[in-house]
Amino acid sequence: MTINAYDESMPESRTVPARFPVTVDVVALTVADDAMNVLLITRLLEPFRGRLALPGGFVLPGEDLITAAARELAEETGVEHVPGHLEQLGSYGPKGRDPRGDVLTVAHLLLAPNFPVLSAGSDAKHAAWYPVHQVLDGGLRLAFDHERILADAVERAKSKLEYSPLGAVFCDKEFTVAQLRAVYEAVWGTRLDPRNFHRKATGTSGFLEDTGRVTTGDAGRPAALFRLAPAARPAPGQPTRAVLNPPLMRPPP
Amino acid sequence: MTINAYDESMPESRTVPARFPVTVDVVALTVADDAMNVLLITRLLEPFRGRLALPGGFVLPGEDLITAAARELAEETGVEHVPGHLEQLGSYGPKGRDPRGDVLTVAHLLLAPNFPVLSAGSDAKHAAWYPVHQVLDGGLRLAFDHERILADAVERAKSKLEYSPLGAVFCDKEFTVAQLRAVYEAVWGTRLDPRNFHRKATGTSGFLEDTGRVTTGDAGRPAALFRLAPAARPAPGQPTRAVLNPPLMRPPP
DNA sequence: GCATTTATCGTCACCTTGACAATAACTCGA
DNA sequence: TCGAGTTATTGTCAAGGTGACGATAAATGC
Repeated sequence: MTINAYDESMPESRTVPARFPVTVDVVALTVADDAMNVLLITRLLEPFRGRLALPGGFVLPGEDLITAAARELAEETGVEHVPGHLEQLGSYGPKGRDPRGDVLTVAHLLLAPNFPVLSAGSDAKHAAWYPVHQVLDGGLRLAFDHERILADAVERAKSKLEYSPLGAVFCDKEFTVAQLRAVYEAVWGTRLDPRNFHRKATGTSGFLEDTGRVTTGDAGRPAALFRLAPAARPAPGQPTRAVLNPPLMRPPP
Repeated sequence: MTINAYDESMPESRTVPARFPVTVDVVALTVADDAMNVLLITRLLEPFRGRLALPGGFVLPGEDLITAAARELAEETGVEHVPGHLEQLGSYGPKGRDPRGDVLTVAHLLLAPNFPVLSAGSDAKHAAWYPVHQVLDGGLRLAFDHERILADAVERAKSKLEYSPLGAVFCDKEFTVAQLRAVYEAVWGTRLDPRNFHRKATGTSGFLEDTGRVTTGDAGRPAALFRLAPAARPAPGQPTRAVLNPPLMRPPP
């Protein structure tokens, strides 16, 4: 295929279409220590040498966006399988993002339980978890427009918790209602009434599935262990339905 | 800037990054004749010559995505100013979308009142409104992966109505509650109780603003004219907050 | 044991919602 | 001019959801 093929056949353009480097970035969010954390790498080269940045890299020819995002995540963190829910967040650029020129990036959002990342030295990258608030408060500065992308990702994560059962993907396969509540409290930065949360979480049909087992060893009464119900489990790449909340203006059933 | 600049400075890649043609597509939706309509053009050249397609075109160097979408919309429909709410929908590709090779497209969603489009012959394109259901039912086939993009856009539009005040952008600047209700009924494909809808729409603070004026000349009792309240008015390019609905699991105020 | 901690169940007042009656205010045709 | 028809708007009421919070259950740790 030659570039001129576009010139001759595209009614939208009489000129050779511009081509852009396209990258994918992954905003991997997890909940640890009662706070939302994001996975960042340290840049070793210019531009933004020494600055923290989102993991990501160039899309290869013949590759899909989600595939590229999963590949870059694997390459830079060492995780073979996507450890949670991966979805497209949005695209940024191509203008004014990279001092070297126009680069379009397609940001992705990964919601996952805390997973181990490549320790410094095992690769050229230093990947580690950082509290999100340190970045949003301005204490940590990121490369490129990654602060804005992170801010958008956090907003998306917050509303995902309102409108979808995806809060559970921050938890392990089996979890207690209190652990799930801790996720909501960390992401939203608020406290929730344990009794009302319990009523809502267990009372929402199609959300939680009781495993019949309970926790042991912790202080206090043992808690029932739940898992995400099949209906609420996110299909890979698919949009997540809002199982949780009856919105205001709503189409009748 | 040379291509080799990436080779030397990007830790993510030791090779020359691939470059892709990047297009923007616009899914312009409107409500007319109690149905959702989409703006389509007829392709005059291969591939997909004679097939209907979403308006769109290549992103230019130094151009932002939203800017490109607005420009392509203007070029192919003749509208100078964006006639409604334009936001990014999502990106598709670059693999397997175009028989000529990898092309990444960033789809955009325009929600707007019915606006006049370029009549056939005034340009190389024939732009016209088509009922969305004709496409989704398979009666009309679109070029590339535009049917999938349209389906995603319709889904997005439906949930926008649930979670945001954007239903009003389908109406004129001043509108009646019944006109607004007709939008909801058309987008959702259902009937809504006029009395309950009226209560909800007028009772939601920060949504509608009474102009003090009423309709005249129509059959039946004159209806009060409203406009979208300033708080609910969409900021250009900004994400729309959910003013309308109290979701299930919700952060306390 | 007993205090402490955490989980879970209940209660109650208030609000929202859906179904639907009733009234208001216009147009239109006889 | 006078209904008849049509559309808009205000109410009413029962059912269900929600927030605040009391009470109980069942473990741990001393």
